[in-house]
Amino acid sequence: MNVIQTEEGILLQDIEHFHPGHIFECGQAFRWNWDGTGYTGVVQNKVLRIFQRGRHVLLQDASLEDYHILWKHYFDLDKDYGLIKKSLSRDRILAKAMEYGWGIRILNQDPFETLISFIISSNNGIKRIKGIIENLSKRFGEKISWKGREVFRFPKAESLAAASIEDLLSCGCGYRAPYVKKTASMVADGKLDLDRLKKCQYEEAFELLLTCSGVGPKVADCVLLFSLEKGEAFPIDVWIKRIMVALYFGREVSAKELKAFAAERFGPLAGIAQQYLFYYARERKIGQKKQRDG
DNA sequence: AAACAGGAACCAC
DNA sequence: GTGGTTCCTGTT
Repeated sequence: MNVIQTEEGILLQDIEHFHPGHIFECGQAFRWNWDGTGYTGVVQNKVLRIFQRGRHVLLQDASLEDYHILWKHYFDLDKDYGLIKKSLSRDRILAKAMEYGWGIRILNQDPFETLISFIISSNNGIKRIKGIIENLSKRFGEKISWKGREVFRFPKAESLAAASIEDLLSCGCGYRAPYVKKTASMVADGKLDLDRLKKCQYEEAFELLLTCSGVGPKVADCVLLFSLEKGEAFPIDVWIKRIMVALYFGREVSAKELKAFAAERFGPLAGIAQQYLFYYARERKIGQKKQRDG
């Protein structure tokens, strides 16, 4: 891959293992929206439009400086996905899954945003999750002017900690409103140091995350995988459970058994394996109760 | 319009 | 530590 600056922005020339659609539609991020030609997203204080251009990817209007201090890490461009795929392709099922979702990457997102987003995700579908996060950002996040439009950052911990339950309810949080407020307070008060979790081992970070209100095993694993660089995290929700039952087990299994299976079979690559399987199964409609039209 | 989808809290045991 | 029930709201 070559990184070159053009009049349009940063062009990632001949980039491999990268496809915006795969990256943003596998359930790891909630603030990227498809508009027919590209995706637009809000990350920290930046708004980015990203396009696939044949073998290249364009980060529209991005500067070289932003690429180096933000996007490179955000899109996990230091990691060798060729190597990851080579290792995982010994598993025949994953080999197929990786053919489908060849452009998936695990994003390195902001830990606080990821924590709150996945608390909201519990007992919710992606569409509604996105709506709630947008509402929270509009109400409690800082405004960014972008191309004459108003866009809002994801709120700071302090802002959500100070929010009233009533306001959180009006954003659509439902019964998760107190979870959001309590967990935001823990972060704002320094009782939970998210930066420190990055340096912790998986197990310790997992246990610490479970002390947050609204955070159980699934949410903790999502935060660990999508924002704290813990590749061994294997989030188990109803979807991945159905998929694994359909593709690997052929019988009902407990979450505990699934987690052990993933750890043994995929080890430190369990998280990325999960993403490939999730995307593949959703595209192929494997393991779903009802078949939807596409 | 009643039923359903979706993780974690909470309370029994 | 396991099992059953409840939480909220948009969709069908």
